Amino acid sequence: MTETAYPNEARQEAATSAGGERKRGIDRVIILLEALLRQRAPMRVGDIARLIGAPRSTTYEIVNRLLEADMLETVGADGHVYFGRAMHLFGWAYSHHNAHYPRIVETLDRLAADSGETAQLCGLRGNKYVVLDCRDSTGPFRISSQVGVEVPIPWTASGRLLLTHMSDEAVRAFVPAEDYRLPDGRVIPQEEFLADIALARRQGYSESAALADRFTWCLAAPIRDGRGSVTLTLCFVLPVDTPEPRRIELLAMLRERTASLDLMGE
Amino acid sequence: MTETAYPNEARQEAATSAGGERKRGIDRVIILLEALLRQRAPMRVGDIARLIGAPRSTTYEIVNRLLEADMLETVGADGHVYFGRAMHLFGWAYSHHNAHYPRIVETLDRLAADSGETAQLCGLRGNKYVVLDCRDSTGPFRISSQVGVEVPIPWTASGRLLLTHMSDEAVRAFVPAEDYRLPDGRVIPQEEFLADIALARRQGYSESAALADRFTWCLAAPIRDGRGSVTLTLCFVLPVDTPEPRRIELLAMLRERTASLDLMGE
DNA sequence: CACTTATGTCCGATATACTGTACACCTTGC
DNA sequence: GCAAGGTGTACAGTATATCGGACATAAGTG
Repeated sequence: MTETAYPNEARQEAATSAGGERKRGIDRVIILLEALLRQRAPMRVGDIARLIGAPRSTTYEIVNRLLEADMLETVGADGHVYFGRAMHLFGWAYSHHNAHYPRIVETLDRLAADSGETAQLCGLRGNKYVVLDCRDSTGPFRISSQVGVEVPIPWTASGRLLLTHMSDEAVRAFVPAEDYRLPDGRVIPQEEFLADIALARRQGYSESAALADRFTWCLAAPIRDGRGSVTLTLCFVLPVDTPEPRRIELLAMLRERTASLDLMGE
Repeated sequence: MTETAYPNEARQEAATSAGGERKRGIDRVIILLEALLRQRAPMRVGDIARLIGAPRSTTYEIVNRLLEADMLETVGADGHVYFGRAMHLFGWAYSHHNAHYPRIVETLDRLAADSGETAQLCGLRGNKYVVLDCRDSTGPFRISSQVGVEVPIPWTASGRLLLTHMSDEAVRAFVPAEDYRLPDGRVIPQEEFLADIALARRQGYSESAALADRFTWCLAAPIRDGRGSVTLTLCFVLPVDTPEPRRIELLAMLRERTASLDLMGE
Protein backbone atom coordinates (compact mmCIF):
# COMPACT_ATOMS: atom_id res chain seq x y z
CA MET A 1 0.00 0.00 0.00
CA THR A 2 2.55 2.53 -1.06
CA GLU A 3 0.77 4.29 -3.86
CA THR A 4 -2.14 6.62 -3.43
CA ALA A 5 -5.37 5.45 -4.91
CA TYR A 6 -5.98 8.34 -7.24
CA PRO A 7 -3.70 10.76 -9.03
CA ASN A 8 -2.93 12.99 -6.11
CA GLU A 9 -5.10 16.01 -6.55
CA ALA A 10 -3.52 17.90 -3.71
CA ARG A 11 -6.44 20.23 -3.27
CA GLN A 12 -6.72 21.93 0.07
CA GLU A 13 -9.74 20.93 2.09
CA ALA A 14 -10.39 24.07 4.04
CA ALA A 15 -7.95 26.58 2.69
CA THR A 16 -10.49 28.70 0.92
CA SER A 17 -9.44 31.64 3.01
CA ALA A 18 -5.74 31.09 3.47
CA GLY A 19 -5.78 33.70 6.22
CA GLY A 20 -5.68 32.32 9.74
CA GLU A 21 -9.15 31.46 10.92
CA ARG A 22 -9.30 30.00 14.34
CA LYS A 23 -11.17 26.72 14.39
CA ARG A 24 -12.04 24.44 17.22
CA GLY A 25 -10.47 21.09 17.80
CA ILE A 26 -13.47 18.99 16.93
CA ASP A 27 -13.77 20.59 13.55
CA ARG A 28 -10.09 20.04 12.88
CA VAL A 29 -10.45 16.40 13.84
CA ILE A 30 -13.36 15.87 11.50
CA ILE A 31 -11.64 17.61 8.62
CA LEU A 32 -8.48 15.65 9.31
CA LEU A 33 -10.20 12.28 9.27
CA GLU A 34 -12.07 13.11 6.08
CA ALA A 35 -8.83 14.19 4.47
CA LEU A 36 -7.16 10.92 5.44
CA LEU A 37 -10.11 9.01 4.01
CA ARG A 38 -9.79 10.78 0.69
CA GLN A 39 -6.07 10.35 0.58
CA ARG A 40 -6.42 6.63 1.31
CA ALA A 41 -2.82 6.47 2.44
CA PRO A 42 -0.76 7.31 5.50
CA MET A 43 0.41 10.91 5.62
CA ARG A 44 2.99 12.85 7.52
CA VAL A 45 1.88 15.45 9.99
CA GLY A 46 3.35 18.30 8.02
CA ASP A 47 1.48 17.24 4.91
CA ILE A 48 -1.73 16.86 6.84
CA ALA A 49 -1.34 20.36 8.21
CA ARG A 50 -0.90 21.75 4.72
CA LEU A 51 -3.74 19.70 3.28
CA ILE A 52 -6.31 20.69 5.86
CA GLY A 53 -5.08 24.23 6.16
CA ALA A 54 -4.29 24.06 9.87
CA PRO A 55 -1.26 25.42 11.70
CA ARG A 56 1.48 22.89 12.20
CA SER A 57 1.47 23.24 15.96
CA THR A 58 -2.24 22.61 16.12
CA THR A 59 -1.97 19.64 13.84
CA TYR A 60 0.74 18.04 15.97
CA GLU A 61 -1.38 18.60 19.04
CA ILE A 62 -4.43 16.97 17.51
CA VAL A 63 -2.61 14.11 15.83
CA ASN A 64 -0.84 13.22 19.07
CA ARG A 65 -4.10 13.19 20.95
CA LEU A 66 -5.69 10.95 18.34
CA LEU A 67 -2.68 8.65 18.41
CA GLU A 68 -3.09 8.31 22.17
CA ALA A 69 -6.72 7.40 21.65
CA ASP A 70 -5.82 4.84 18.99
CA MET A 71 -7.98 6.61 16.46
CA LEU A 72 -4.80 7.16 14.51
CA GLU A 73 -1.75 4.93 14.29
CA THR A 74 1.81 5.56 13.22
CA VAL A 75 2.76 3.69 10.06
CA GLY A 76 6.34 2.97 9.17
CA ALA A 77 9.27 4.75 10.70
CA ASP A 78 9.14 8.20 9.15
CA GLY A 79 6.24 9.82 10.88
CA HIS A 80 3.37 8.69 8.70
CA VAL A 81 0.01 8.28 10.38
CA TYR A 82 -3.21 6.60 9.31
CA PHE A 83 -6.41 5.38 10.91
CA GLY A 84 -5.99 3.33 14.08
CA ARG A 85 -7.53 0.29 15.59
CA ALA A 86 -10.18 2.22 17.50
CA MET A 87 -11.66 3.22 14.16
CA HIS A 88 -11.98 -0.40 13.18
CA LEU A 89 -13.91 -1.12 16.34
CA PHE A 90 -16.17 1.90 15.97
CA GLY A 91 -16.84 1.00 12.37
CA TRP A 92 -17.52 -2.61 13.24
CA ALA A 93 -19.97 -1.49 15.88
CA TYR A 94 -21.71 0.69 13.30
CA SER A 95 -22.11 -2.04 10.71
CA HIS A 96 -23.12 -4.76 13.09
CA HIS A 97 -25.68 -2.65 14.84
CA ASN A 98 -27.86 -3.89 12.02
CA ALA A 99 -28.23 -7.48 13.19
CA HIS A 100 -28.59 -8.68 9.62
CA TYR A 101 -25.35 -7.18 8.44
CA PRO A 102 -23.44 -10.46 8.62
CA ARG A 103 -25.99 -12.01 6.29
CA ILE A 104 -25.66 -9.12 3.88
CA VAL A 105 -21.89 -9.51 3.78
CA GLU A 106 -22.24 -13.23 3.34
CA THR A 107 -24.50 -12.62 0.37
CA LEU A 108 -21.95 -10.21 -1.05
CA ASP A 109 -19.28 -12.89 -0.62
CA ARG A 110 -21.34 -15.52 -2.35
CA LEU A 111 -22.35 -13.26 -5.21
CA ALA A 112 -18.73 -12.47 -5.91
CA ALA A 113 -17.52 -16.03 -5.42
CA ASP A 114 -20.20 -17.69 -7.52
CA SER A 115 -20.00 -15.20 -10.35
CA GLY A 116 -16.34 -14.25 -10.34
CA GLU A 117 -17.43 -10.67 -10.98
CA THR A 118 -16.93 -7.55 -8.92
CA ALA A 119 -19.73 -7.10 -6.39
CA GLN A 120 -20.41 -4.14 -4.14
CA LEU A 121 -22.49 -3.10 -1.19
CA CYS A 122 -23.63 0.47 -1.67
CA GLY A 123 -25.44 3.21 0.19
CA LEU A 124 -25.73 6.95 0.59
CA ARG A 125 -23.64 9.32 2.62
CA GLY A 126 -25.32 12.67 2.75
CA ASN A 127 -26.33 13.38 -0.82
CA LYS A 128 -23.60 11.27 -2.34
CA TYR A 129 -23.29 7.62 -3.23
CA VAL A 130 -20.61 5.51 -1.55
CA VAL A 131 -19.40 1.95 -1.80
CA LEU A 132 -19.53 0.43 1.67
CA ASP A 133 -17.83 -2.86 0.90
CA CYS A 134 -16.75 -4.76 -2.16
CA ARG A 135 -15.37 -8.01 -3.48
CA ASP A 136 -13.20 -7.54 -6.50
CA SER A 137 -13.48 -9.68 -9.55
CA THR A 138 -11.14 -12.62 -9.74
CA GLY A 139 -10.66 -12.29 -13.46
CA PRO A 140 -7.49 -11.00 -15.10
CA PHE A 141 -9.01 -7.62 -15.92
CA ARG A 142 -10.13 -6.46 -12.54
CA ILE A 143 -12.62 -3.67 -12.28
CA SER A 144 -11.82 -2.62 -8.79
CA SER A 145 -13.72 -0.07 -6.83
CA GLN A 146 -12.97 2.37 -4.08
CA VAL A 147 -14.74 1.92 -0.78
CA GLY A 148 -15.54 5.25 0.82
CA VAL A 149 -15.13 7.47 -2.19
CA GLU A 150 -18.11 9.74 -2.67
CA VAL A 151 -19.71 9.77 -6.10
CA PRO A 152 -22.65 11.82 -7.42
CA ILE A 153 -25.83 9.79 -7.17
CA PRO A 154 -26.89 10.14 -10.84
CA TRP A 155 -23.66 8.47 -11.94
CA THR A 156 -24.72 5.11 -10.57
CA ALA A 157 -27.35 2.45 -11.03
CA SER A 158 -27.60 1.93 -7.29
CA GLY A 159 -28.17 5.62 -6.81
CA ARG A 160 -31.49 5.35 -8.61
CA LEU A 161 -32.65 2.60 -6.26
CA LEU A 162 -31.48 4.51 -3.20
CA LEU A 163 -33.81 7.40 -4.07
CA THR A 164 -36.93 5.32 -4.73
CA HIS A 165 -38.45 6.35 -1.41
CA MET A 166 -38.36 10.02 -2.40
CA SER A 167 -40.89 12.08 -4.31
CA ASP A 168 -39.77 13.80 -7.49
CA GLU A 169 -39.77 17.05 -5.62
CA ALA A 170 -37.62 15.64 -2.83
CA VAL A 171 -35.15 14.29 -5.37
CA ARG A 172 -34.93 17.65 -7.07
CA ALA A 173 -34.13 19.27 -3.76
CA PHE A 174 -31.72 16.55 -2.70
CA VAL A 175 -29.39 16.12 -5.66
CA PRO A 176 -27.11 19.08 -6.46
CA ALA A 177 -27.45 20.37 -10.00
CA GLU A 178 -23.77 19.77 -10.81
CA ASP A 179 -24.11 16.08 -9.97
CA TYR A 180 -26.06 15.49 -13.18
CA ARG A 181 -22.93 16.17 -15.20
CA LEU A 182 -21.09 12.95 -15.95
CA PRO A 183 -17.28 12.72 -15.95
CA ASP A 184 -17.21 12.80 -19.75
CA GLY A 185 -19.20 16.02 -19.85
CA ARG A 186 -22.60 14.61 -20.78
CA VAL A 187 -25.43 15.96 -18.66
CA ILE A 188 -28.33 13.76 -17.61
CA PRO A 189 -31.63 15.63 -17.97
CA GLN A 190 -33.31 15.77 -14.60
CA GLU A 191 -36.58 14.45 -16.00
CA GLU A 192 -34.77 11.44 -17.41
CA PHE A 193 -33.19 10.79 -14.01
CA LEU A 194 -36.57 11.00 -12.30
CA ALA A 195 -37.97 8.57 -14.86
CA ASP A 196 -35.06 6.22 -14.16
CA ILE A 197 -35.90 6.29 -10.48
CA ALA A 198 -39.55 5.56 -11.17
CA LEU A 199 -38.53 2.70 -13.42
CA ALA A 200 -36.20 1.31 -10.77
CA ARG A 201 -39.03 1.50 -8.24
CA ARG A 202 -41.38 -0.44 -10.54
CA GLN A 203 -38.84 -3.01 -11.65
CA GLY A 204 -37.18 -3.60 -8.30
CA TYR A 205 -33.75 -3.28 -9.86
CA SER A 206 -31.66 -0.85 -11.81
CA GLU A 207 -29.26 -1.19 -14.67
CA SER A 208 -26.90 1.24 -16.28
CA ALA A 209 -24.34 1.08 -19.05
CA ALA A 210 -21.30 3.31 -19.48
CA LEU A 211 -22.55 5.85 -17.00
CA ALA A 212 -19.73 6.86 -14.68
CA ASP A 213 -17.22 5.54 -17.19
CA ARG A 214 -17.26 3.91 -20.57
CA PHE A 215 -16.10 0.50 -19.45
CA THR A 216 -18.67 -0.72 -16.98
CA TRP A 217 -22.16 -2.11 -16.97
CA CYS A 218 -23.82 -2.00 -13.56
CA LEU A 219 -26.62 -4.16 -12.19
CA ALA A 220 -28.09 -3.14 -8.86
CA ALA A 221 -30.76 -4.60 -6.58
CA PRO A 222 -32.29 -3.10 -3.43
CA ILE A 223 -32.12 -4.29 0.15
CA ARG A 224 -35.23 -3.05 1.90
CA ASP A 225 -35.19 -2.13 5.56
CA GLY A 226 -38.01 -2.70 8.02
CA ARG A 227 -40.08 0.17 6.69
CA GLY A 228 -39.61 -0.81 3.06
CA SER A 229 -37.13 1.92 2.21
CA VAL A 230 -34.03 1.14 0.24
CA THR A 231 -31.02 2.13 2.33
CA LEU A 232 -28.57 -0.36 0.86
CA THR A 233 -28.06 -2.01 -2.50
CA LEU A 234 -26.02 -4.87 -3.83
CA CYS A 235 -24.61 -4.54 -7.31
CA PHE A 236 -22.44 -6.16 -9.93
CA VAL A 237 -19.90 -4.09 -11.82
CA LEU A 238 -19.38 -5.81 -15.17
CA PRO A 239 -17.25 -5.12 -18.20
CA VAL A 240 -19.47 -3.23 -20.61
CA ASP A 241 -19.11 -5.91 -23.27
CA THR A 242 -20.56 -8.67 -21.12
CA PRO A 243 -22.93 -10.65 -23.39
CA GLU A 244 -26.61 -10.17 -22.75
CA PRO A 245 -27.42 -13.76 -21.73
CA ARG A 246 -24.71 -13.54 -19.10
CA ARG A 247 -26.07 -10.23 -17.86
CA ILE A 248 -29.53 -11.68 -17.59
CA GLU A 249 -28.23 -14.63 -15.65
CA LEU A 250 -26.30 -12.39 -13.27
CA LEU A 251 -29.25 -10.06 -12.79
CA ALA A 252 -31.44 -13.00 -11.83
CA MET A 253 -28.85 -14.22 -9.35
CA LEU A 254 -28.48 -10.75 -7.89
CA ARG A 255 -32.19 -10.12 -7.56
CA GLU A 256 -32.95 -13.50 -6.07
CA ARG A 257 -30.28 -13.35 -3.40
CA THR A 258 -30.85 -9.73 -2.56
CA ALA A 259 -34.59 -10.29 -2.20
CA SER A 260 -33.88 -12.91 0.45
CA LEU A 261 -32.40 -10.12 2.57
CA ASP A 262 -35.61 -8.08 2.47
CA LEU A 263 -38.26 -7.82 5.12
CA MET A 264 -35.64 -7.45 7.77
CA GLY A 265 -35.96 -4.67 10.28
CA GLU A 266 -33.00 -2.47 10.89
CA MET B 1 -30.05 -5.16 18.97
CA THR B 2 -32.12 -4.10 21.90
CA GLU B 3 -30.25 -5.57 24.79
CA THR B 4 -26.89 -4.40 26.02
CA ALA B 5 -24.11 -6.88 25.68
CA TYR B 6 -23.15 -7.15 29.29
CA PRO B 7 -25.07 -6.62 32.49
CA ASN B 8 -25.11 -2.88 32.48
CA GLU B 9 -22.41 -1.80 34.87
CA ALA B 10 -23.31 1.85 34.66
CA ARG B 11 -19.92 3.01 35.78
CA GLN B 12 -19.00 6.54 34.94
CA GLU B 13 -16.14 6.95 32.58
CA ALA B 14 -14.69 10.18 33.77
CA ALA B 15 -16.65 11.11 36.83
CA THR B 16 -13.86 10.48 39.29
CA SER B 17 -14.04 14.07 40.38
CA ALA B 18 -17.70 14.87 40.11
CA GLY B 19 -16.82 18.55 40.39
CA GLY B 20 -16.83 20.48 37.14
CA GLU B 21 -13.53 20.15 35.34
CA ARG B 22 -13.38 21.94 32.08
CA LYS B 23 -12.28 19.63 29.29
CA ARG B 24 -11.65 20.28 25.66
CA GLY B 25 -13.86 19.07 22.88
CA ILE B 26 -11.47 16.50 21.46
CA ASP B 27 -11.18 14.76 24.79
CA ARG B 28 -14.94 14.72 25.17
CA VAL B 29 -15.30 13.22 21.72
CA ILE B 30 -12.84 10.45 22.45
CA ILE B 31 -14.43 9.64 25.78
CA LEU B 32 -17.85 9.71 24.18
CA LEU B 33 -16.94 7.29 21.40
CA GLU B 34 -15.26 4.90 23.81
CA ALA B 35 -18.34 5.01 26.03
CA LEU B 36 -20.57 4.23 23.08
CA LEU B 37 -18.31 1.33 22.13
CA ARG B 38 -18.57 -0.17 25.60
CA GLN B 39 -22.28 0.32 25.76
CA ARG B 40 -22.68 -1.38 22.38
CA ALA B 41 -26.09 0.19 21.94
CA PRO B 42 -27.58 3.51 20.91
CA MET B 43 -27.88 5.98 23.77
CA ARG B 44 -29.75 9.16 24.38
CA VAL B 45 -27.84 12.37 24.75
CA GLY B 46 -28.81 12.82 28.37
CA ASP B 47 -27.55 9.37 29.26
CA ILE B 48 -24.33 9.96 27.39
CA ALA B 49 -23.81 13.17 29.31
CA ARG B 50 -24.26 11.38 32.60
CA LEU B 51 -22.11 8.44 31.59
CA ILE B 52 -19.15 10.48 30.47
CA GLY B 53 -19.53 13.08 33.16
CA ALA B 54 -19.95 16.02 30.81
CA PRO B 55 -22.37 18.92 31.05
CA ARG B 56 -25.54 18.40 29.09
CA SER B 57 -25.13 21.53 27.05
CA THR B 58 -21.64 20.51 26.02
CA THR B 59 -22.78 17.01 25.17
CA TYR B 60 -25.53 18.31 22.92
CA GLU B 61 -23.07 20.56 21.20
CA ILE B 62 -20.62 17.76 20.55
CA VAL B 63 -23.19 15.15 19.57
CA ASN B 64 -24.77 17.52 17.07
CA ARG B 65 -21.41 18.25 15.52
CA LEU B 66 -20.64 14.55 15.23
CA LEU B 67 -24.06 13.91 13.73
CA GLU B 68 -23.33 16.54 11.09
CA ALA B 69 -20.07 14.79 10.30
CA ASP B 70 -21.80 11.42 10.05
CA MET B 71 -19.58 10.02 12.76
CA LEU B 72 -22.75 9.53 14.77
CA GLU B 73 -26.23 8.72 13.50
CA THR B 74 -29.66 9.03 15.07
CA VAL B 75 -31.31 5.68 15.68
CA GLY B 76 -35.04 5.31 16.08
CA ALA B 77 -37.33 8.19 16.85
CA ASP B 78 -36.60 9.02 20.45
CA GLY B 79 -33.25 10.67 20.33
CA HIS B 80 -30.93 7.69 20.47
CA VAL B 81 -27.60 8.03 18.73
CA TYR B 82 -24.97 5.52 17.71
CA PHE B 83 -21.96 5.33 15.43
CA GLY B 84 -22.50 6.67 11.92
CA ARG B 85 -21.50 5.71 8.43
CA ALA B 86 -18.32 7.75 8.48
CA MET B 87 -17.01 5.43 11.16
CA HIS B 88 -17.60 2.47 8.92
CA LEU B 89 -15.55 4.06 6.19
CA PHE B 90 -12.73 5.06 8.52
CA GLY B 91 -12.66 1.57 10.00
CA TRP B 92 -12.71 -0.02 6.58
CA ALA B 93 -9.79 2.14 5.54
CA TYR B 94 -7.90 1.05 8.64
CA SER B 95 -8.41 -2.66 8.09
CA HIS B 96 -7.76 -2.65 4.41
CA HIS B 97 -4.63 -0.60 4.68
CA ASN B 98 -3.09 -4.00 5.24
CA ALA B 99 -3.37 -5.28 1.70
CA HIS B 100 -3.69 -8.85 2.95
CA TYR B 101 -6.63 -8.16 5.19
CA PRO B 102 -9.17 -9.53 2.71
CA ARG B 103 -7.28 -12.81 2.69
CA ILE B 104 -7.23 -12.90 6.46
CA VAL B 105 -10.97 -12.39 6.63
CA GLU B 106 -11.49 -15.00 3.96
CA THR B 107 -9.49 -17.43 6.04
CA LEU B 108 -11.59 -16.55 9.07
CA ASP B 109 -14.71 -17.22 7.01
CA ARG B 110 -13.48 -20.57 5.81
CA LEU B 111 -12.30 -21.68 9.24
CA ALA B 112 -15.71 -20.96 10.68
CA ALA B 113 -17.63 -22.41 7.75
CA ASP B 114 -15.60 -25.61 7.46
CA SER B 115 -15.54 -26.30 11.19
CA GLY B 116 -18.90 -24.95 12.30
CA GLU B 117 -17.11 -23.56 15.36
CA THR B 118 -16.70 -20.01 16.55
CA ALA B 119 -13.63 -18.39 15.03
CA GLN B 120 -12.09 -15.04 15.87
CA LEU B 121 -9.53 -12.58 14.61
CA CYS B 122 -7.69 -11.11 17.58
CA GLY B 123 -5.16 -8.42 18.36
CA LEU B 124 -4.02 -5.98 20.98
CA ARG B 125 -5.31 -2.56 21.78
CA GLY B 126 -2.95 -0.84 24.12
CA ASN B 127 -2.18 -3.40 26.80
CA LYS B 128 -5.45 -5.24 26.39
CA TYR B 129 -6.63 -8.01 24.13
CA VAL B 130 -9.51 -7.37 21.73
CA VAL B 131 -11.49 -9.41 19.25
CA LEU B 132 -11.33 -7.63 15.90
CA ASP B 133 -13.77 -9.80 14.01
CA CYS B 134 -15.57 -13.08 14.55
CA ARG B 135 -17.75 -15.72 12.99
CA ASP B 136 -20.06 -17.31 15.47
CA SER B 137 -20.57 -21.02 15.66
CA THR B 138 -23.51 -22.39 13.73
CA GLY B 139 -24.30 -24.99 16.37
CA PRO B 140 -27.26 -24.83 18.71
CA PHE B 141 -25.13 -23.78 21.68
CA ARG B 142 -23.44 -20.72 20.38
CA ILE B 143 -20.41 -19.42 22.13
CA SER B 144 -20.57 -15.91 20.86
CA SER B 145 -17.96 -13.30 21.42
CA GLN B 146 -17.86 -9.56 21.66
CA VAL B 147 -15.90 -7.63 19.10
CA GLY B 148 -14.24 -4.60 20.60
CA VAL B 149 -14.49 -5.54 24.25
CA GLU B 150 -11.14 -5.21 25.98
CA VAL B 151 -9.94 -8.21 27.96
CA PRO B 152 -6.80 -8.65 30.07
CA ILE B 153 -4.13 -10.34 27.98
CA PRO B 154 -3.41 -13.21 30.42
CA TRP B 155 -7.03 -14.36 30.16
CA THR B 156 -6.58 -15.51 26.59
CA ALA B 157 -4.65 -18.01 24.52
CA SER B 158 -4.13 -15.46 21.77
CA GLY B 159 -2.71 -13.05 24.30
CA ARG B 160 0.27 -15.34 24.83
CA LEU B 161 1.04 -15.36 21.12
CA LEU B 162 0.64 -11.62 20.84
CA LEU B 163 3.43 -11.10 23.38
CA THR B 164 5.92 -13.52 21.84
CA HIS B 165 7.98 -10.68 20.42
CA MET B 166 8.60 -9.24 23.89
CA SER B 167 11.29 -10.05 26.40
CA ASP B 168 10.24 -11.27 29.83
CA GLU B 169 11.15 -7.90 31.20
CA ALA B 170 9.05 -6.09 28.60
CA VAL B 171 6.08 -8.32 29.37
CA ARG B 172 6.41 -7.61 33.08
CA ALA B 173 6.36 -3.90 32.37
CA PHE B 174 3.53 -4.16 29.85
CA VAL B 175 0.87 -6.21 31.60
CA PRO B 176 -0.80 -4.58 34.63
CA ALA B 177 -0.57 -6.65 37.81
CA GLU B 178 -4.33 -6.83 38.22
CA ASP B 179 -4.73 -8.44 34.80
CA TYR B 180 -3.30 -11.70 36.14
CA ARG B 181 -6.40 -12.18 38.25
CA LEU B 182 -8.99 -14.27 36.41
CA PRO B 183 -12.72 -13.58 36.63
CA ASP B 184 -13.18 -16.47 39.05
CA GLY B 185 -10.58 -15.08 41.41
CA ARG B 186 -7.66 -17.36 40.54
CA VAL B 187 -4.40 -15.55 39.96
CA ILE B 188 -1.95 -16.66 37.29
CA PRO B 189 1.61 -16.54 38.63
CA GLN B 190 3.63 -14.21 36.47
CA GLU B 191 6.37 -16.81 35.95
CA GLU B 192 3.80 -19.27 34.67
CA PHE B 193 2.50 -16.67 32.24
CA LEU B 194 6.01 -15.96 30.99
CA ALA B 195 6.56 -19.68 30.55
CA ASP B 196 3.30 -19.90 28.58
CA ILE B 197 4.52 -17.17 26.27
CA ALA B 198 7.84 -18.95 25.75
CA LEU B 199 5.97 -22.15 25.02
CA ALA B 200 3.71 -20.41 22.56
CA ARG B 201 6.78 -18.97 20.84
CA ARG B 202 8.40 -22.41 20.51
CA GLN B 203 5.24 -24.21 19.46
CA GLY B 204 3.86 -21.62 17.11
CA TYR B 205 0.43 -21.88 18.66
CA SER B 206 -1.28 -21.50 21.99
CA GLU B 207 -3.98 -23.42 23.75
CA SER B 208 -5.92 -22.69 26.89
CA ALA B 209 -8.73 -24.39 28.76
CA ALA B 210 -11.23 -22.75 31.08
CA LEU B 211 -9.22 -19.60 31.39
CA ALA B 212 -11.47 -16.57 31.01
CA ASP B 213 -14.47 -18.76 31.80
CA ARG B 214 -15.12 -22.39 32.64
CA PHE B 215 -16.90 -23.27 29.42
CA THR B 216 -14.41 -22.63 26.68
CA TRP B 217 -11.32 -24.19 25.21
CA CYS B 218 -9.32 -21.84 23.01
CA LEU B 219 -6.94 -22.65 20.18
CA ALA B 220 -4.91 -19.78 18.75
CA ALA B 221 -2.41 -19.45 15.93
CA PRO B 222 -0.26 -16.47 14.97
CA ILE B 223 -0.30 -14.34 11.84
CA ARG B 224 3.18 -12.95 11.39
CA ASP B 225 3.72 -9.55 9.84
CA GLY B 226 6.60 -8.62 7.58
CA ARG B 227 9.09 -8.39 10.42
CA GLY B 228 8.03 -11.70 11.96
CA SER B 229 6.14 -10.18 14.87
CA VAL B 230 2.74 -11.49 15.82
CA THR B 231 0.25 -8.64 15.60
CA LEU B 232 -2.81 -10.71 14.84
CA THR B 233 -4.03 -14.18 15.68
CA LEU B 234 -6.77 -16.45 14.50
CA CYS B 235 -8.43 -18.65 17.06
CA PHE B 236 -11.16 -21.17 17.68
CA VAL B 237 -13.38 -20.87 20.72
CA LEU B 238 -14.62 -24.38 21.53
CA PRO B 239 -16.88 -25.86 24.17
CA VAL B 240 -14.56 -27.09 26.91
CA ASP B 241 -15.79 -30.67 26.50
CA THR B 242 -14.75 -30.93 22.86
CA PRO B 243 -13.12 -34.37 22.49
CA GLU B 244 -9.37 -34.42 22.10
CA PRO B 245 -9.28 -35.92 18.57
CA ARG B 246 -11.56 -33.16 17.39
CA ARG B 247 -9.38 -30.54 19.06
CA ILE B 248 -6.30 -31.95 17.39
CA GLU B 249 -8.03 -31.89 14.04
CA LEU B 250 -9.14 -28.30 14.48
CA LEU B 251 -5.72 -27.19 15.70
CA ALA B 252 -4.14 -28.66 12.58
CA MET B 253 -6.65 -26.88 10.37
CA LEU B 254 -6.10 -23.63 12.20
CA ARG B 255 -2.31 -23.81 12.07
CA GLU B 256 -2.17 -24.80 8.45
CA ARG B 257 -4.43 -22.06 7.19
CA THR B 258 -3.00 -19.39 9.42
CA ALA B 259 0.54 -20.27 8.36
CA SER B 260 -0.43 -19.59 4.76
CA LEU B 261 -1.03 -15.98 5.77
CA ASP B 262 2.50 -15.55 7.09
CA LEU B 263 5.42 -13.89 5.34
CA MET B 264 3.26 -11.03 4.29
CA GLY B 265 4.45 -7.53 4.89
CA GLU B 266 2.16 -5.10 6.57
C1' DC C 1 -54.40 18.11 39.16
C1' DA C 2 -49.59 19.03 41.09
C1' DC C 3 -45.08 17.11 41.09
C1' DT C 4 -41.15 15.09 39.19
C1' DT C 5 -38.00 14.20 35.58
C1' DA C 6 -36.74 14.36 31.11
C1' DT C 7 -35.41 16.85 26.48
C1' DG C 8 -33.60 20.36 23.55
C1' DT C 9 -32.21 25.25 23.06
C1' DC C 10 -30.21 29.58 24.33
C1' DC C 11 -26.93 32.87 26.52
C1' DG C 12 -23.26 35.43 29.07
C1' DA C 13 -18.85 34.81 31.55
C1' DT C 14 -14.40 33.04 31.82
C1' DA C 15 -10.96 29.41 31.77
C1' DT C 16 -8.31 27.78 28.16
C1' DA C 17 -7.41 25.66 23.50
C1' DC C 18 -5.64 27.20 19.56
C1' DT C 19 -2.45 29.89 17.28
C1' DG C 20 1.89 32.21 15.91
C1' DT C 21 6.44 32.31 16.71
C1' DA C 22 10.68 30.65 18.13
C1' DC C 23 13.84 27.00 18.88
C1' DA C 24 16.83 22.72 18.43
C1' DC C 25 17.70 19.19 15.55
C1' DC C 26 18.43 16.55 11.32
C1' DT C 27 18.99 15.91 6.34
C1' DT C 28 19.99 17.45 1.66
C1' DG C 29 22.37 20.04 -1.86
C1' DC C 30 25.94 22.79 -3.59
C1' DG D 1 30.71 25.13 5.36
C1' DC D 2 26.48 27.35 4.80
C1' DA D 3 21.86 27.79 3.34
C1' DA D 4 17.46 25.74 2.68
C1' DG D 5 13.86 22.90 4.14
C1' DG D 6 12.07 19.47 6.90
C1' DT D 7 10.50 17.58 11.81
C1' DG D 8 9.09 17.77 16.52
C1' DT D 9 8.69 20.57 20.87
C1' DA D 10 7.77 24.66 23.80
C1' DC D 11 5.47 28.83 25.32
C1' DA D 12 2.60 33.10 26.00
C1' DG D 13 -1.52 35.73 24.41
C1' DT D 14 -6.02 36.07 23.02
C1' DA D 15 -10.12 34.68 20.51
C1' DT D 16 -13.50 31.55 21.84
C1' DA D 17 -15.30 26.95 23.23
C1' DT D 18 -16.96 25.21 27.22
C1' DC D 19 -19.80 25.54 31.13
C1' DG D 20 -23.57 26.49 34.35
C1' DG D 21 -27.82 27.97 34.62
C1' DA D 22 -32.25 29.27 32.91
C1' DC D 23 -36.07 28.36 29.95
C1' DA D 24 -40.07 26.13 27.41
C1' DT D 25 -41.93 21.85 26.44
C1' DA D 26 -43.26 17.18 27.01
C1' DA D 27 -43.97 12.77 29.46
C1' DG D 28 -44.70 9.98 33.39
C1' DT D 29 -46.70 9.37 38.30
C1' DG D 30 -49.73 9.28 42.12
